[in-house]
Amino acid sequence: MEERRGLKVIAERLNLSESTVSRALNDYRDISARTKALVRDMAKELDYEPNTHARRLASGKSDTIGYVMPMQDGQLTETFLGELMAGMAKTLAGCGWDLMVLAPHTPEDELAMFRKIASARHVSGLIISRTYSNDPRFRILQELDIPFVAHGRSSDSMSAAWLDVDNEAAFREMASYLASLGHRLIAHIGGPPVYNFARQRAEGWQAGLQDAGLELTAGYHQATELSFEGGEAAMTRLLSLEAPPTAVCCVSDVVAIGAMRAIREAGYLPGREISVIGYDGLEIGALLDPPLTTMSQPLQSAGSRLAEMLITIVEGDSMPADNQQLFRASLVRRGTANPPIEGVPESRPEHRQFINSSFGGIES
Amino acid sequence: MEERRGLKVIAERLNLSESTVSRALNDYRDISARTKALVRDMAKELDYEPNTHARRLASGKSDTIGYVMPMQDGQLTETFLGELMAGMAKTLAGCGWDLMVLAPHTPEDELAMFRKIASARHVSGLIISRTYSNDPRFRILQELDIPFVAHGRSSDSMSAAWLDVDNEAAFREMASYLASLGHRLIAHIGGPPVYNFARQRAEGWQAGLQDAGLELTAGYHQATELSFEGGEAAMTRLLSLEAPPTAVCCVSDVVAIGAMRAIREAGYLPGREISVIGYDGLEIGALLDPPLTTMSQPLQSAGSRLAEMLITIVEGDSMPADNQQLFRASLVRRGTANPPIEGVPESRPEHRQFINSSFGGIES
DNA sequence: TTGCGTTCCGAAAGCGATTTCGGTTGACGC
DNA sequence: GCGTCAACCGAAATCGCTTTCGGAACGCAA
Repeated sequence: MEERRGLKVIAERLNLSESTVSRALNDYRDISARTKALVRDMAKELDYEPNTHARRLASGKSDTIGYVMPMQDGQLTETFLGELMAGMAKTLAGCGWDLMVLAPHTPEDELAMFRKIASARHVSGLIISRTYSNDPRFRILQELDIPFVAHGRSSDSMSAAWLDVDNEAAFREMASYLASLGHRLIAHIGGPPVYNFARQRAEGWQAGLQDAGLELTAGYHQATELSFEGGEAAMTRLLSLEAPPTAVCCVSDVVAIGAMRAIREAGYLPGREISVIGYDGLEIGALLDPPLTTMSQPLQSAGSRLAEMLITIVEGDSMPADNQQLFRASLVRRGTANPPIEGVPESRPEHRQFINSSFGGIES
Repeated sequence: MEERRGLKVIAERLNLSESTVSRALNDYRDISARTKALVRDMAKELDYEPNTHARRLASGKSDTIGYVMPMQDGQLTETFLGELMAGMAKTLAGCGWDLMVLAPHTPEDELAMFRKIASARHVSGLIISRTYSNDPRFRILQELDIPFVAHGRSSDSMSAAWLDVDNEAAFREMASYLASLGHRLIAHIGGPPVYNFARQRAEGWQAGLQDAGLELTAGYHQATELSFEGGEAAMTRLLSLEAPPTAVCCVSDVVAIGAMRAIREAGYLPGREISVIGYDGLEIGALLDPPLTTMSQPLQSAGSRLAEMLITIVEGDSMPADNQQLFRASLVRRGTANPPIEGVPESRPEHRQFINSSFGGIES
């Protein structure tokens, strides 16, 4: 009387065998159209949902992929995780797949997770992010034979699948843009070179300088932590140079905001005496005074695409051709990138007064 | 020769039955200590990992909980999702549980997900967040008999499990603090009252006023969107009042930053002529000029606790006693809350000049 | 009628664990 | 020497679905 669950019920009701019902629901071709319709209707009527575990056990597939959160050294300032994961989860759900979150504490912990997945196979693919310049995970995952796609490249990523923003192009554009505004003293506050994107962005910046026929000035590349404090300290160092820059390309918005602070404290006005461009497109940058010019990258769509790529890799047995994709970041012109002001950086005023009004509109 | 996987291998090697091995690994008491040791050693030697799906199918448990992401109306500014989820994932992993992410587009979509979970049962519990004042999900989930714990309360949450920040106490403290600094004209920029936390925070603000013996001034409660623009617009409205406030309690940091902008544009200096306090403890607030005073709430630990609560609910059959928990937010004193300046708000200067130096240290 | 192909469905063998239910031992008391 | 009771372990049934394999039924040409 109370045999609720299962494929069995719907089989009995229709006087069919379980196997027929299963194949009907999975749209096998050796089931007649009439039977299929019958089965589907009955399934709907009974609110049938297949038991996920049974299905996965029998089929050997897990229909689940995992997202490896970047390990946070301290707190995690990653504002974008939410959006990225939302993008992934949505497209995955569209295909009936699940998204699982992995948050390792340490590299060892991460390795243990990988191993477990490799043997338990309850997750059929991984998405990793925050790739390092030399990222052992590429090798490890390949050795463990775990399908994955990386959000970001690495020196070891030639033969792997990845999706990345064209960091180099972005920073090249950034530097070129500043040069086109008339700047000739353009510095770069970069991130820790262990991160691959930090390296790429620095290279992009250099390329941009070359395009504009500018020389590399000693001390114009300051590497620092990806934090406010890091940006502040790096900018302070730049300001103490003999010829301080009139413009700075920052590896991230957070760093840029730190730099702006340092600029203020030194008595200059960011965006006027010294232009600043950030990277990430953080909403909050628009609210600063002056609002931070930045490069924004697509996030939801990146997450979505990452998921798609991984699914095709997991499903297909051979690596697809388009397994390496480059997204473009786009310049968001706000208030901190303007033509240089003649001679001002030399004057170095100790205490300056100015109207603290919005600078929106200065930029063309 | 190549029978790799499974409990079977280790059973054969040890000349034991599969069932014994299983029970040994699961620490059943009817297995001798010696056998257990043997089995464990062999398991380790073979790098044995039980097949998750088989285990879950047989045991009927799923060892997985789902986190329902807040639906984003437009973009999701939720900076905290990452931290919250990291907190959850870590404690779950500690117990061998998995965290799955659900990102519904619409309420209907969300309902469909709930239904599916209710019948497929491949997720044994849910964590929901961003609760509404009248949140139908409490009823729905109870009807569907899905164990869950909410991050935030609701009018329907009496009989449910939840973890929330004491919004009322936080805003009461906020208002009291401003009053203790000497403010008597304290306004509130609140969020959409559909969100339960918005309502609670407004009530807390009122309570704080009462504590200080202050009256409710008409128009001092402005509800708005949870965005920069919302905060800006609301503050503009407050400034156009006959007696504009000298201090504002904002429902969130983002709103507070918008308000600061409006204050600036009106020619005042936030934190000097008009004090502002936000809520969330966003890192970036510290980098503003002046740095935003705020209330910060614990996130990683909240996520961790949420996970713990849900596990005990899922495991135990009866609702535990401590299934409703209140965390406290704590005041982070930075630069935007200071004693009022005599008579200044009346003067309304159109263009003012001032030193744009940091205000750190003004606050006691 | 025989033979050969389709078309459609049922029986049954897994998938890899968990868990119930007995059945052997050995010790121990009388 | 025998009954009893622990202490341990094995056999076998599930869990709910997938998938292979083969068989029945039917149509059609020879």
